[in-house]
Amino acid sequence: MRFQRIKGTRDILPEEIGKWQAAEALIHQIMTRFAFSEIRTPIFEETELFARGIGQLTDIVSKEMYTFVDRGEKSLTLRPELTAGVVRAFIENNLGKKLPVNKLYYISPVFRQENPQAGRLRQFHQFGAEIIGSPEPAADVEAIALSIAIYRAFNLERFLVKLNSVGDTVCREPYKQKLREFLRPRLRRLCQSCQQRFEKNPLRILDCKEESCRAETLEAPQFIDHLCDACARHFGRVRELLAAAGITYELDFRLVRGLDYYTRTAYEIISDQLGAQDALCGGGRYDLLVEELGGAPTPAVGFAAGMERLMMVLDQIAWQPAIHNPPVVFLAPLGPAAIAWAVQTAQQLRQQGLAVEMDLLNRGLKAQLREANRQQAKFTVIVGDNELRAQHAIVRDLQSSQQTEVAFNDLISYLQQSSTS
RNA sequence: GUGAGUGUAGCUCAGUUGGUUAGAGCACCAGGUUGUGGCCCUGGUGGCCGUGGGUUCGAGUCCCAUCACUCACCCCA
Repeated sequence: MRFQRIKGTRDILPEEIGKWQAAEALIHQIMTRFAFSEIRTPIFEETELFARGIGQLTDIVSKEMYTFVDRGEKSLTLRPELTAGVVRAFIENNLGKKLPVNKLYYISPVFRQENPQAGRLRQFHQFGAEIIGSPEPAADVEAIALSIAIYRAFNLERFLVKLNSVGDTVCREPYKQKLREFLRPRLRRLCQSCQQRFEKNPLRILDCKEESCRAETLEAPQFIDHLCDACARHFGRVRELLAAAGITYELDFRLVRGLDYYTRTAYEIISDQLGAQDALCGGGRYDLLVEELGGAPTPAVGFAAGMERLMMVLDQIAWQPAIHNPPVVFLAPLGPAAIAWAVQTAQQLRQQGLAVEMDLLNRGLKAQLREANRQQAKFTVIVGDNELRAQHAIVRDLQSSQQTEVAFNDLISYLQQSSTS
């Protein structure tokens, strides 16, 4: 019996971990530049949190969650996204009382039981940010600017920002009615799933991918023309501030966020360098969620982005992270006595902060030097019976092939000085 | 859940109308240097050809089933 990884999961191996670490470091850096603080919430929560937060009717909740019952017979779920958990933590820890605005970010694994394909896994990673406590258009723009700044930091140029407004409780139902009125005479020409969407969720018909449905909805009333006064003012101001920030975008009346909690601003960043799953990042305002989850009414805006999808486009633009940490010193002992010396010396050198590797296979000198070369060590320290007797080591510079005899007593300071020069 | 494609060495892949002991490159190991890496030369280790069944004198090759992976639909980051 050979075990294999669960469908839709991946191992991130040493050969690619440098890329992940570098990407995460850059994300941390940009998040910090925008004055966001990291938050880490549990990987699982009460099932009800997601059901209420994301929406019972969404596919995520109705068929994609990893839900199980623990020994106390409580229903738990591996988080399918992070906003609900962050908002739960915001409420539970009274963060709204500590600060007027909380700016939080995360880079974490999430879980959805979908069929895997390019850019879609069952365990994947999202990074994202939430601004909780500000109703201001400037907050919307800060979230959008942050997500763009991150992609720019990776030297990504080919992406498109799509923007829309999905209104609020005042104007959404009236708009849905207008949309239904427009669609009713065309209903039988729509695809089957759109016919089902008609009553429950007519907005979804707008982003149907069927060519025929798109043709039918081409002239449909657009939400941004039917916003209530408050939403229209908000959207107008968001657009002014985006212009002030020098952010270009495309209005897309078909853009409807998949999760129920969004209000007003909705946006998405897409790339033509991905497969069919072309969304790099999706976000928007969710002024109703905090209250929905039992907190005081609190406006919020944020986004979530797919880490693996970022990695996919980074591969395409050949983004090369600078992270590479070869050992500085490779200890090559020959024989049992020298191995004892090497174990002791490795301790001392590592305590001095040097990255030290030593052979663990009792190999011959030739094999050890090959290994040191493979690992791109700066120095190889060769010690055999001769050197033990003479109380000095042979320090070989792998690049120049120069060898120096260094007395054991001077070895640490010699390597420290040489490795920094 | 649905559809299509692909499963041969650690990796990338050849393998003729079915025909002997299944190959290459890279990687790994050893020798060429009795204690000296990279480059080069020589050699070597490593395969239940995804799994099970069937057809056949004979199956990596044909048929059926099954599993896995990939891509796509749906949905979403």
